[in-house]
Formats: sequence, structure tokens, C-alpha cells
Amino acid sequence: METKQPRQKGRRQEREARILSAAEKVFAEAGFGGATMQLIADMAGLPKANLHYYFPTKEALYRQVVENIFQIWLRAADVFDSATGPAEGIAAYIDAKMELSRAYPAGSKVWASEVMHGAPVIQDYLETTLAEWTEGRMEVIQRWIDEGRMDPINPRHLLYMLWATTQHYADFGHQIETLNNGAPLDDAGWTEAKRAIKQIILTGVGVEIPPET
Amino acid sequence: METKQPRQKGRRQEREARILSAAEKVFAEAGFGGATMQLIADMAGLPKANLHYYFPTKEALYRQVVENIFQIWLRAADVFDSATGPAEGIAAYIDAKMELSRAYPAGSKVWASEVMHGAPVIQDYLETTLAEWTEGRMEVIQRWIDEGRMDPINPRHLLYMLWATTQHYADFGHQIETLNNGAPLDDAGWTEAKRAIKQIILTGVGVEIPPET
DNA sequence: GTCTATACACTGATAGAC
DNA sequence: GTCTATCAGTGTATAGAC
Repeated sequence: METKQPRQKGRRQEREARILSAAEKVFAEAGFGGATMQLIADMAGLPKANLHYYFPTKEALYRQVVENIFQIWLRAADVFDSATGPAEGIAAYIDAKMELSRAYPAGSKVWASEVMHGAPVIQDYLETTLAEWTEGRMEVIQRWIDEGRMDPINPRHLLYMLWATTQHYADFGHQIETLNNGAPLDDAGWTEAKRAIKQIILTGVGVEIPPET
Repeated sequence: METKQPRQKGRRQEREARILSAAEKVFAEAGFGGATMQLIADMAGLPKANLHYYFPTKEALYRQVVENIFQIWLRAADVFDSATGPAEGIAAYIDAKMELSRAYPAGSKVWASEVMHGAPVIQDYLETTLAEWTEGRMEVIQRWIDEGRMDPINPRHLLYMLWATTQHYADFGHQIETLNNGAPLDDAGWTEAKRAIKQIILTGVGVEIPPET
């Protein structure tokens, strides 16, 4: 019994993870309205009705997907705080967010779709967690400006630019792929993208570009 | 009869325009899958079945909406060509695209959604018109670089950054509104956004910021 | 040309056997 | 815990009266 209980829990967690992974892909490709429980079930490899055992409703499943993405997304901000200055901080944040765009393109799309549709399930997070996070980072940037370590730019719009640019490589990945002769960016392509972005933005805020990590 | 024919044509065009406008909003808010013909009909102020008289299928209506947006979107590029140099060209393009984001937020969202879902109806435009447009602008930028009028940056990723940043203000308008204490950007807010973006990007590519127009 | 009524397919969700 | 069978509701699209 003591060996069975953990094994079943592991089994449940494993299934939930597989469902969430499938749901993320389907929601990203079809949107909330276009996604069907049938498609998610097929991709997760279990009967449709089984989904309703793990997640009572389509909306509950969707909510879980969006919340998971939001957590991963926020965690990328850690590099900002541990930075010693604007060059390292902004460069590390660009690198971190670009790697997230590459690793979780579906998640980024679900997030974008959720916000574009008026954030019906995540509005409270925007008003609390995200608002606080944004205020905190704006203060950090403003301090760097006040200390003369970077040009006096508008911290809020700098953050928007960082979000927009990095997430673009996930959300508009299909367009980028098409303009890259139909092939997704390879290692060199991603490295060059990160380099180009850091060059323009870091130069744009008046700091030296730190050496490659 | 000669007075009736044009009047009816005008009536038809007026109805089609109202349907397209309503469809743009509904598709933007709910996505293709979440949008219903009923909702579009209600917003356009006519019976649902009437929609199928003007547009045979939901997909045909959607396709028309997306193509209209693409045309408007491309037209903003004109300012790029008539520019005398990188500072004026890039600044004018940022201004133009930001004004489009403000004027047609729903259109921008429909476009973003279409691309995010793999461009099911607009793929051919991406491969032809957009690819050609992109190549052409990259050549213009490369020429400016070769002439020593701006820093040697990667033209492709500069274009992506311009698209990402300007469209972000439409596509993520809800998030920006939430972080602006729930209020949409006012005239001053949009002006400041444009100014901040131009400051960072123009400085980032090594050109002087032109005086406000 | 316009609208009412309806056909037909599909969706999310559940009941109930195993 | 898991799956089969099924329901109630809603969606697109159309037929046919006006």
C-alpha cells in the first residue's frame, strides 16, 4: 500500500502533465474557441471523457495552462534582480526571455491570445502580480538612470519593448519561419537574433554591450 | 432605373462595410473559433441569415477581414520609401505603425491571431507580398549602413523589432491599459510611447533623433 | 433582395457500467 | 479510477416564403 499510493500519485501527475502539455499546444494552435476537448484528448492519448475526470471543464483546463505559463514567464525576471547594472541586467533579461520564446512557443501564444481577448481568466494577475512586478522593475531602471549608469529613457516603454520584441519570436514564429525560407531559426539564427536585439536596445539606452556569456 | 441601380450598389457596399467592421471586432475579441455569425449579425444590426447572402461562409468573411488589414498594414510602409535617410525613414515608420495600432487595434489583433495560428488563410501573402516587401526594405537599410549613415545592425531583426514593438501597443493594449490604472493611453500617452520607442531604436542604430513633426 | 424557420453536424459535459 | 454511450445545447448553413 505504501508503494501503491505514491505510484498512483505519480501516475496521476504524469497524466495531468501530459494533458496540460497537449492542451497548451491545441490552445496555441486553435485558440480557446477553436480548441476542442476531443483534439486535446487525442493528442494526450486518452478518451475524451477522461479529461473531465482530471479537469472538470474546458475552462478549468485552460486556466491551468495560462497560470503555468504566467509562472514561467515571471521567473525569467529573476535575472533582472540579481544584475549588478543595466548592461548585465537588460542583456540577461533579453537572453532569458528569448530562450523562453524558443523553449515554450506554444505557451507564449496562449498567453498572447489570452491578453488579446481581454484576459478573461487572468485579469486579476495582471492587476496584482504583474502590476507589482512592473512597478518594481521600473524603480530599478529609474535608479540606474538616476545614478547616471544609463540614458534617461522611459522605463515603462523600455519594458514594453523588451516584452514585445522577445515574445515576437514565439508569437510570430510562423511568420519569421516563412521569411526564413520556411525553415525555423537554427542555433545560429537564435544567437544572431539575441545579439541584434541586445545591440540595438543596449546601445539605445546608452550602455556598453557586455561580452557574450 | 439609372438612379436606382447606383443607390442599391451603395446600399450593398454600405452593408458589406458594416458587416466587415463588425466582423473585425468580433474576430479580434473572440478569435475565429470563438466568433459566431450570430454575434457579428447582432453587432452589424441585421439577421444572421443575411450575412450568408453577402458572405457565403464564415471563412470567406474572415478572409476578407484579414486581407483588408494586410493592405492597410502594407500601406504604412510607403513612408519608408520616400525617406531621405535612416533617421527620417525609421522615425516615420514608427509613427505610422503606432498610429495604425491606435486607429485599428482590432485589425492588428486579427492579424496577430491569424499568424499565431499558422496563417491558414494568408500564407500565400506571407510567401509572396510580405517576403518581397521585407527583402526590399532590408536592402534599403543595408544601403544606409553601407553608406555609413547608420550603425551596422542586422536589418532583418531591426524590422522584426519595429513590427513587434509597434504592434504590441494594439495586440497587448488590454495589458497596457491595465498597467495604466485601467485607462487607455491618452494623446499624451501615445505621444510619449512613440517618443520613447524612437529614442531607443534610433539611438540604438546610431542615428540622430529627428525633430518632432 | 430580405428574412423566418429549420436541417444537420458537432461541442462540452455527464450518467452509469466496469 | 476508467471508459462507453448519450444528452442537451449551440454552431454554420440553407430552403423557401415574402
